[in-house]
Amino acid sequence: MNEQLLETVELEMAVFVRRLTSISSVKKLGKLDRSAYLLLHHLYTKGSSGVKALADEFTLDISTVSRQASSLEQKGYLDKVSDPSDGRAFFYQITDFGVQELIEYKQARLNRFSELLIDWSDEEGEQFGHLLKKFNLALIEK
Amino acid sequence: MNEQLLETVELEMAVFVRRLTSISSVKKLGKLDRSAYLLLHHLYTKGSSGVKALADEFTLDISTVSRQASSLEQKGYLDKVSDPSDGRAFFYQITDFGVQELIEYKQARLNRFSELLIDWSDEEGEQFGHLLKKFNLALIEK
DNA sequence: CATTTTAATTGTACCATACAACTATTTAAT
DNA sequence: ATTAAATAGTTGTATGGTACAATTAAAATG
Repeated sequence: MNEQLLETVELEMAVFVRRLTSISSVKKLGKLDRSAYLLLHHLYTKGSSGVKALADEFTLDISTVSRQASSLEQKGYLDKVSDPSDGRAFFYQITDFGVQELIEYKQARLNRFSELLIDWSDEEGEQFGHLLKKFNLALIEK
Repeated sequence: MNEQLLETVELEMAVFVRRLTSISSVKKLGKLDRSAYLLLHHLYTKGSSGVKALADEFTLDISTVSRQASSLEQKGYLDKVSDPSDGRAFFYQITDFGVQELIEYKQARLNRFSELLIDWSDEEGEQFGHLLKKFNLALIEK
């Protein structure tokens, strides 16, 4: 990729993160925040797991995930169950209430995105999804 | 854009922000951080300005920019000069040292991105830059 | 057993941001 | 010209998101 393109991507990405960071603290879409959303989403689609596994999956520090999960448990979105085969370990399991909030929040996000992307073609959407995915993967691997 | 594509973009974007947030706090590319980079970049390419104008430009709260600028002044990257035509106002101006650090940091970012995007075609790079730009614009407007 | 590794939590610290209260000025209104 | 309103900026406080280091308790290793 040539230098000019690289510079554009590099700069726009910094702007992008700033805007999304800013948005998430001001225009809350519902009761959840981004980290909660991703955590619940994972537990919902991939099943229960402990903070170690979640931290590995997300490439976050265990302490970060531990706090996030514990906060979600506090709010009734998660149940914390002991791992019968390991006295140190726990599973976090999404509750019915958690599922309900997850779905509601996801819908709010989709609504917001469909406003933002209202004039985007299917082709652009497809490209953007693909490129984001590819970039996210590169971030893990490299 | 159809629902399926929307969902992909929506989810990948959440992941994307998480990863980039995480990276910036762990693998520092140099002496600057993202907010400093964008601030210096703006002052360098668009010339001196006050915190109000910067905050408007960036769609951030004035207090946020005020603190960022003051921290950069502290480090010698910016000079704070009084606006002769308005006793309340100031201009922040990038110093030679600031320019030097900006350029160095930008180069480190470019190096990092070129690693990440090493196997990307020009076409993909062009698309990604374009789509990020378009999305960033939508975030301001909508 | 004794040691080391592992899962999780908690204390502390940093970046990024916003809102609210405040000061000092400038501008507008009467 | 005086008063009232708007504006530029700072500072206090709060929240989200993250990491690193120290600690606890249990498990695995030897």
